Parts: sequence; structure tokens; C-alpha cells
Amino acid sequence: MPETARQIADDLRARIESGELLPGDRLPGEPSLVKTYGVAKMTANQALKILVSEGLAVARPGSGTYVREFRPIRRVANDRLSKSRWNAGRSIWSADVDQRPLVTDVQVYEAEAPHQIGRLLNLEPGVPVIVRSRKFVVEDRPVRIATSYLPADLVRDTAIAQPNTGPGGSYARLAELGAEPVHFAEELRARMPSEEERAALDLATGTPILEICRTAFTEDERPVEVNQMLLDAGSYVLEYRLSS
Amino acid sequence: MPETARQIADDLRARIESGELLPGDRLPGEPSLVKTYGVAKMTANQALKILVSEGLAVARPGSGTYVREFRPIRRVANDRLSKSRWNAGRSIWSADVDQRPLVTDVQVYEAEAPHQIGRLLNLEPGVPVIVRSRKFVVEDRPVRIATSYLPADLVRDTAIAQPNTGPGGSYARLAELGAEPVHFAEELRARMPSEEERAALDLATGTPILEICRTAFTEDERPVEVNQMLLDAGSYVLEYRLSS
DNA sequence: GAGTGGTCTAGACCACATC
DNA sequence: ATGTGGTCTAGACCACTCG
Repeated sequence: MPETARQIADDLRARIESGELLPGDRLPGEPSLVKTYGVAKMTANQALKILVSEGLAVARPGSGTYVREFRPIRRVANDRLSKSRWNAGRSIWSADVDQRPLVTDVQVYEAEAPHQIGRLLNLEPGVPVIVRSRKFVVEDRPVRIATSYLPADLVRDTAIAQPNTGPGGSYARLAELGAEPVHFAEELRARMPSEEERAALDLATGTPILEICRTAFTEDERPVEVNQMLLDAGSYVLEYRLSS
Repeated sequence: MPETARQIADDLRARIESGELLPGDRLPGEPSLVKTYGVAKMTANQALKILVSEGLAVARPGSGTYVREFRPIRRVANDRLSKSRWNAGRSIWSADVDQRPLVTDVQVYEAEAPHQIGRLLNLEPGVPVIVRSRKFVVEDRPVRIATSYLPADLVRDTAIAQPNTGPGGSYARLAELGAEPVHFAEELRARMPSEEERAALDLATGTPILEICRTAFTEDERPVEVNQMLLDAGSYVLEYRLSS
């Protein structure tokens, strides 16, 4: 009877979904599965790998395989009406609200605009941009990597070209330049991370990432910033509020 | 020298990212990898599985393993100001714009509101809702599953309780009831699908899904619909336009 | 019928975590 | 020191696709 690994995974998944095994609990190990199901060790290994690849479990070599804990952060993208209280406090997924993250690995440099970015910023090919990249850490977990691109001619001599952008951040500086961002377009997709991205976000295998590319526009619809973000999908719930 | 499977996967990934292997191309098969790398068949198998799990390749048993093709659909969530043309035509990911999908598997029935849904709709526990679920197919691919919940007392005697909601769809019917949805709150997360969801969306292994829960509100901020959607992440780019 | 990916076995060695 | 997951081997059988 083949299909054994899948069946073992199905059993364990059922025990997780029924609540018999709770988040953080240790799953039966490989030797245990070998005994109870009478399979080879590698089959047991693959059964556990299935659960890991589904994002239901996390393997900790040398210790065991554990039911994954899902404690996401809520990121709210506000539209102008969102100060009103519709939907206040009601949500489908429980999530911590917007803890202030630790910002690390700040890098700022000037470079030629990558092709796609240049198009979004409405720049001629080869025009320089200021690139700001940084990593956000919550509870010792790296959860987000962000890279911003701004026209160098606009911001070169401001705090935006420094690691520390000052009070209010780069948007406050843009406002001082008469280029306050007020419209935003976000493009979003989800995919599996590359090996590199997995390492940078310290992702468990089987966790997808959310990739967001946000363009910020001034009141007169001039693009002034492109922000590319990579989020650990296991750490985020995104919220959008819209009015038609 | 362990780590062999990963290294083989790295090699192949590099050949994909360099453009030597194009979307749709066939990767070297297991027997070929066994020869060129001098490894066991199962190691070759696992190397290919790594690429599949990363979403870079698709295995077609009996035929080969192929570089995945990514041809997403664009879904635009408009804010009320977005009729203006900012960002017009510029986007970071190429995507077909909103082809009209085929709607299949329509099911409509009345049931007690699930706990979470009831809370979002601001209903007392146990109050009945009309449930509408359907599947959207584009180019023979199922790409989206949607389940809507509406207060039964509001819509029971309308076309919304029928499979065919008539011209303009259920929102037009709600408008006729004086309950036109004008505000929307979307909660969004990405995760790996369950086996069931994988089957329903006909997903290649290694493809994440986007899970969206959208609540629709009337002008006076009354929730009138909750729509839970599951999207094949490989088939969608989402776009949000916001103003602050 | 030949070739493909999918899976299983039985045994082995490793690095690591935990005690 | 023991137990854990991670990986590899060499060989096997299966169901499937394709020419």
C-alpha cells in the first residue's frame, strides 16, 4: 500500500485540526512513526516534511517537529475615511495591532534606477535614485524587508539620503519639499521565497511571502517614491479599507 | 559531500534565473541528473522537488518537470478617488487585466451564521444567513473560490437567494433594498493551501493561496455582506489604490 | 514499449539539541 | 550520551505519458 507518507500526514493533520495537538505541541517523531506505522524512517521523514511544507508544522533539528504557532501582525492600509469606526474592532483573524517594530540593517545609497522602478517613478532611463533598504524586527523575528526608491534629484540633499530621516520619517521630509505623498497604489502578490529571501527573513520552510510594491503620489499625481516590501506571510494580516 | 540535492537545485535554479531555461522548458530529468551528478535517483527526485516546492517548476508525471509559467490576472480594488489616472498603465508585474471569468459550481443555501462571520455582520449568535459559494474559472484554470454571507432576514426573498442574481449582481439587488454597499474592509493573508483547497483550485504543489475576507458596509456603516475568497496566488496580482 | 516522476525500503552517517 | 531531524544510497515497483 503506497501513499503511506500522505496518509500519515493526513492522520497528523487531522489531529492538529481537531485540536488534539495544539500550537507549540511536539508531533510524534520519526522513530515513533516508524514503529506505529511500520514504515521506513525516510517515509516517516517525508510525512513530517509534508506537514512542514503545508505550513502546519515546524521542524527543529535535534529536538522535534512542532505544531506551528500563527501570531500575525496587523498592517492597516488606511484610506481617508478610515478614521470612522466602521468595522471597528471586528476582524476575522485575531492579530496583534501594529506593534512598533525595531528597524535594523539600514542601508542608504545612490544608484541608477532599476528599469521597472524607473518606469514607476516616471523617470528617464539611467536617472539616479536614492535607495533606502531596511529590515523590521518584531519580538526577535525579522518580519519585513523594505526597499524604497526616490528620485535622487529631489531628495539628495535632505535627511532622506541619511540613514536617520528625522521625526516623521521620509514622508515628513517629502512634505517639507512640497511633495507630500497622498495617493498610494499597491501591487501585491504572494509566492514562495527564494533561498536568499528565506534566509533574510529567517522563514521556516513552507512559509510563503507577501511581496508588495507601493508607489506614492503627490496631490498633483507625481510619483515620488516606490517601496518594495517583502513580508513573512506567517507574520502578517493585511487590512485594506476602501470606499466606492 | 552531503547537501547534494540542494546543490543540484541551486544549479538548476541558476539556469532558470539566468534565462537559459525559459518558462515552459523541460528541466533535465531524474535519470539525467543521476548520470551527470553521480547521485541516487531519489536524490535527483528531491532536487527537483525543491524547485517544485519553491514554485519555480511544475512536475508532470510521465512527462517531465518544467519551468513554471507565471501569467497572473490583475484584480484592482478601487478607492473612490482612483478614477483619476494616476499610475495609469504602469505596474511592476505584467498581468492580464481582469478577463471575464467563467462562474461555476454555484451553490446557494440558508444556514446559521458561522461564529466569526456572524460577528463581522453584527448579528446575534444563531441568526440565519444566506450563503452563496461559487468558483471562477479562467482559461480552464480554476483561479478563485468565493463564499458570500448575507443576513437572511435582509435578502431571503430577493434574487440574491437565487443562483442567478440578475443584472448587476447581488450588489445591485442590495441597492434596490436600500442597502447599497459603499465601504469595504478587506483582510488578507497568504498561506499554503490544505489538501482540500489544493484539489479545489487544482494547484500545483508549492503554490500558496491568498485568503481574503471582505466585509461590505452601507453608507450608514451597516455590514451587509461578508465575502471570503481563496485565490490561487500564482494567478493573481492584487492592486489597491488608496488616498490618505 | 520506453521513459518519466512518485514512492517505498533498509540501512547508513551527520550535526545538532537536550539532558 | 541519547535522541532528533536531515540526508544519502541502491535498488525496487507503480502509474502515467508519449511516440
